[in-house]
Amino acid sequence: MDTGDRLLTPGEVAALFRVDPKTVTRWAAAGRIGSIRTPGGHRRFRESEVRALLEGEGVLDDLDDGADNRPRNSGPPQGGTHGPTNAGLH
Amino acid sequence: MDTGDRLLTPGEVAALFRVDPKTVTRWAAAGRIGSIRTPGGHRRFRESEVRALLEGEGVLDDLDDGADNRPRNSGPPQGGTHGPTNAGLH
DNA sequence: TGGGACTGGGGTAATTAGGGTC
DNA sequence: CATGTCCTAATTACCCCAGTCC
Repeated sequence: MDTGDRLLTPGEVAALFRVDPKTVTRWAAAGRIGSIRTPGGHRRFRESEVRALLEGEGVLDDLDDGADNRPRNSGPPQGGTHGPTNAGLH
Repeated sequence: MDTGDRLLTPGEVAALFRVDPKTVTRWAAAGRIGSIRTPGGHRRFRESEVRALLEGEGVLDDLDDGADNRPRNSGPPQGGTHGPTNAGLH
């Protein structure tokens, strides 16, 4: 499957994360995200990596204290247990 | 269709709920609200989820023209609205 | 070739995260 | 138990300019 050969521009990634394009550049400079440089020096990011970061936060942290009283919703939307939290963005 | 896939900053959510940004962070830390972390560690919230929490999704909501209508419903977070908000729930 | 729009780098202010306490 | 406020450290946002991409 296409893991995402699509390259996104800093502006695209910034819009996805709701941050400033400069911030995305800083992530690349910090090595937090893979970046492909163009001959001119501009950066390009892989959509697969960006999406992994967006959904990768799915910590699903469930400290099963047992005493919790969180009523489980009787309607699991997606069968995916720990699948993508988002059904699909634009 | 802007169901609200936009991401909001803690300050935005705090302003919407009229609470302190710190409180919003606690909600995210408690798992009561979905949160997306940026590579830098900052949190971003989905407007769809925030809006669902604000409107109450039309459940257990009565006509209360009183100015003070603080939803103390800390239980039913998301009833599977449009979907994106179904993170850790146990 | 010319142009518009975006990007990169540096620097500074604002916001956020985390812990501790009331 | 939940919320607001205190602190410090880290991250992010907006300013400038020049260069690059399409």
